[in-house]
Amino acid sequence: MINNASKAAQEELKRKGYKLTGPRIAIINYLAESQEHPDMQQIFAGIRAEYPGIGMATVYRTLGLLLELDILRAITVNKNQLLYELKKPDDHHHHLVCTGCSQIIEFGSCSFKHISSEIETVTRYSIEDHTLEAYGLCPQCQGDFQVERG
Amino acid sequence: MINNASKAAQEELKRKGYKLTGPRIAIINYLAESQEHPDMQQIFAGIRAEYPGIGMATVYRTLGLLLELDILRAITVNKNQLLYELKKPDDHHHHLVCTGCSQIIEFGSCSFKHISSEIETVTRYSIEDHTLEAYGLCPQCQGDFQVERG
DNA sequence: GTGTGTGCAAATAGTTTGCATTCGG
DNA sequence: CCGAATGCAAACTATTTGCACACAC
Repeated sequence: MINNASKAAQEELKRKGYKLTGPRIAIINYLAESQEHPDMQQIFAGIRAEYPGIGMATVYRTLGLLLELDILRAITVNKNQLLYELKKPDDHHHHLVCTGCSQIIEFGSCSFKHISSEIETVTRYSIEDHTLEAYGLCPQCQGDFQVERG
Repeated sequence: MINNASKAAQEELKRKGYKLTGPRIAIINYLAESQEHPDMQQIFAGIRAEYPGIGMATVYRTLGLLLELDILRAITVNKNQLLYELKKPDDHHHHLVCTGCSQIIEFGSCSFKHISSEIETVTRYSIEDHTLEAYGLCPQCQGDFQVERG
């Protein structure tokens, strides 16, 4: 059960009629414990540590299921890297990716809602969602960069 | 030479010491003429029409080169679809993707600069860049949706 | 018990690389 | 000419699928 996020995800799975199997619990626990934003390889490796018999196909299928059920969110950084995070209720945040060490932190400020209606008026689209990722150097890498230059 | 965007890209290649070959010109012309935001498959298919002998590897290598030289921009939509567009000078825009028909239009309003310094203060990151994509229904698909519901 | 879920391996898709040949400058 | 660029095929990586078996309910 590990923590609240894990518990909520497991209950949601069950509520929607899916079986709570060993592999699924292991995957959900891994995601719930993970403080970073792991990619597929990290998830697979991390789960293997606790559940050695698991196969890649199961991880792919389970992540796909969790995404479909809106339990999991996928974000894309650096054009082609897919990362995952369990959804939390009412948590609208975006990601700030360090271009030096790839560390990712979350930020809550999002000004998109301020211009959303303007864009709707101009374009006549009805906007449902958006993604926003920012890139820059973290404090540590700013320091390293100073050192490199001497 | 086709148009200004093509001309500018070709000159930039030459200026940086790369050869202006048939395949490269065909790829640049295709990108410069393209009004939509094509993906790799569309680019390859489109160029084959004009330059039948071209190989996939050349397209991959050329797109990689143009990205590296900052002549081309890649955007990611729907988590895992990579689309390309030639860069134009001083053109800061983002993309609005129709969740019905996948049509993409550009919008110029971007409120990120308003919160950028706030995020820098809070996080101590130095922000260099950002991506923003919005999703919603285009006017046409909003109509179709009404019809479907009767 | 029953049918969903799993692991494995094979199939598929997407991208990169090695190398002989071609071609732009 | 000469070296960079190309086309082809093979290699490599990532993801999906088919199927016999296992396990949650």
